[in-house]
Amino acid sequence: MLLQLNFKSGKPVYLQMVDQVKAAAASGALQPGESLPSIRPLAEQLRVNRNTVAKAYAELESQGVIESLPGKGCFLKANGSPFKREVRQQLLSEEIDAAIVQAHHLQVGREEFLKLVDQRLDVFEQKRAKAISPA
Amino acid sequence: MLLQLNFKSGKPVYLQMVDQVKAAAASGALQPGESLPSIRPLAEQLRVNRNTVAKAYAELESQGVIESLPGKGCFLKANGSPFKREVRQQLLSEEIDAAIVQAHHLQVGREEFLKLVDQRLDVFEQKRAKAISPA
Amino acid sequence: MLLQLNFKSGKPVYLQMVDQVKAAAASGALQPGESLPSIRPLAEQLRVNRNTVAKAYAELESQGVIESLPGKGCFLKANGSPFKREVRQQLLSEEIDAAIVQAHHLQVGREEFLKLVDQRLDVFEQKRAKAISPA
Amino acid sequence: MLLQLNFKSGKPVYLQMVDQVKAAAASGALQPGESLPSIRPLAEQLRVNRNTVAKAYAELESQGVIESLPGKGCFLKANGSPFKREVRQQLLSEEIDAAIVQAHHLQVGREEFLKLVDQRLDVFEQKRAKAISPA
DNA sequence: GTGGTCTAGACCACC
DNA sequence: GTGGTCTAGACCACG
Repeated sequence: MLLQLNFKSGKPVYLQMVDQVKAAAASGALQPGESLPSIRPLAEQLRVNRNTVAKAYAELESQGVIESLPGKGCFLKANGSPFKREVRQQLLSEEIDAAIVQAHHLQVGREEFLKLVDQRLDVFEQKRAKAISPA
Repeated sequence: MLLQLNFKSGKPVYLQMVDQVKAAAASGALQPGESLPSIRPLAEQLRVNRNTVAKAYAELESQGVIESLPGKGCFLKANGSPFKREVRQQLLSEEIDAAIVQAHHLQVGREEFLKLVDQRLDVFEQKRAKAISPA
Repeated sequence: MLLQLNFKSGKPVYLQMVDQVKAAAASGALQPGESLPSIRPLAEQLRVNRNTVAKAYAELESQGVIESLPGKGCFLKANGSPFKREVRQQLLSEEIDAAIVQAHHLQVGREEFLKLVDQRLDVFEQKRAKAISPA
Repeated sequence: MLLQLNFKSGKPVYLQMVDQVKAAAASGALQPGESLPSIRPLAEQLRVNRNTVAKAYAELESQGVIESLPGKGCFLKANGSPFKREVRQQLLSEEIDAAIVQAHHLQVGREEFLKLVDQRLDVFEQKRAKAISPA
């Protein structure tokens, strides 16, 4: 788990952490049941206040990504979204729309866009496969 | 100029606007000399305070991306270095990855994801068609 | 919206606030769209730190009970749970179990318990009816 | 002595234990002179640290609810004032109301709610039957 | 040691 | 004025 923060992006630090942990989970770099770095040392390492790390972890817990056991630590949950199908699709559509708008701004056409999506999906699948059997 | 704002991302609205205009400019979607929408109608269309739009434009001017001629409007300045294809794809991949990560946590599989991407692309194409020939 | 805090109960203050707001919404004392007290004045009135109120409101927003519009205020959302049926029943079972255990400790039998549940359901329905048409 | 702990409620575990023992004592579910489970097995059964159980018992002793005879165990002291029926129903109503509020926000209707209550009551009766004649 | 709550006070984005 | 983020530092519950 290597976290990299950008203090000038305007994006809140705690949300940067949330997104990176979620990405690590999605790519298999973090496996279900695995423990996350504990709050205090991580805060020191990132040169950020303890509360900021705690806020990131609280957000992750409320999203059902991790579980925090007081006195023990924080652990990645086996995933399983609790949401209705429609809600899941709506949440996902927001992210997809952001990508489509970016493609439009970057003058990337539909064909090229779909090809790129396919490529990135492959990349993630390969990462996950590798993470499971890291021979 | 298609601008898509996310009021919940934590990223300041005016920065979202700045980044999108810069991306459009760097990729040629906006041409040098082209005029940007004026503040008041744009603020209405985006349902945002005029101050926010003004702040975004001020930031863009201070970064040398646009030029504001008081009384005439804002215009895109000559474009130093348009992005190369690889750079564009890399920037776009970041957005696509965000969507893929979200899909993973929402337990949306590859099939359903691709179907949803197609749907959203259709929605945007319809929007654009409407915008070109509005009633 | 009258909030009453117990600083000695051991239950975190911000959770007491969350529960009371949810109760107010369920009883109709707070109607969808209605605005909640703003953070700073409420903090003063309750003699609690601003951050504590903010944390309560953040929790309510993450539970989908309220919506907070920066610069405008916080508002009660029209309710509609985003969860799957199974998840809803599981979450609800936890609350029901707590009541059943309490009944056991208080030597209240099944018959009397069910009668009491019915009574309380009636009370809430009457409150809601009254709140809608407060002739 | 049936103890049900909620590790996510925010309320300290040892206080949950104290409150449940007090409720059981005040209603007669626990009789004066009756012995409480000893610390080690209880801690195991509840999957809780022995220190936590010890802290709960210490608190109960300091409140005069139980008496600990070192080497012998803990015993319920003579019970000053058992709750009257109205008091019991009022205490119970608080728990029931919490469940009803939760049901409202989870969009669970009266029918489904009552069905779920019945289900959970059955579950607990089965548990108790098992506890009396264990294998 | 772990995570969680609360306070106090600063600064930012937005209306 | 509104809500949101971050810091600094104290205290608590739990293992």
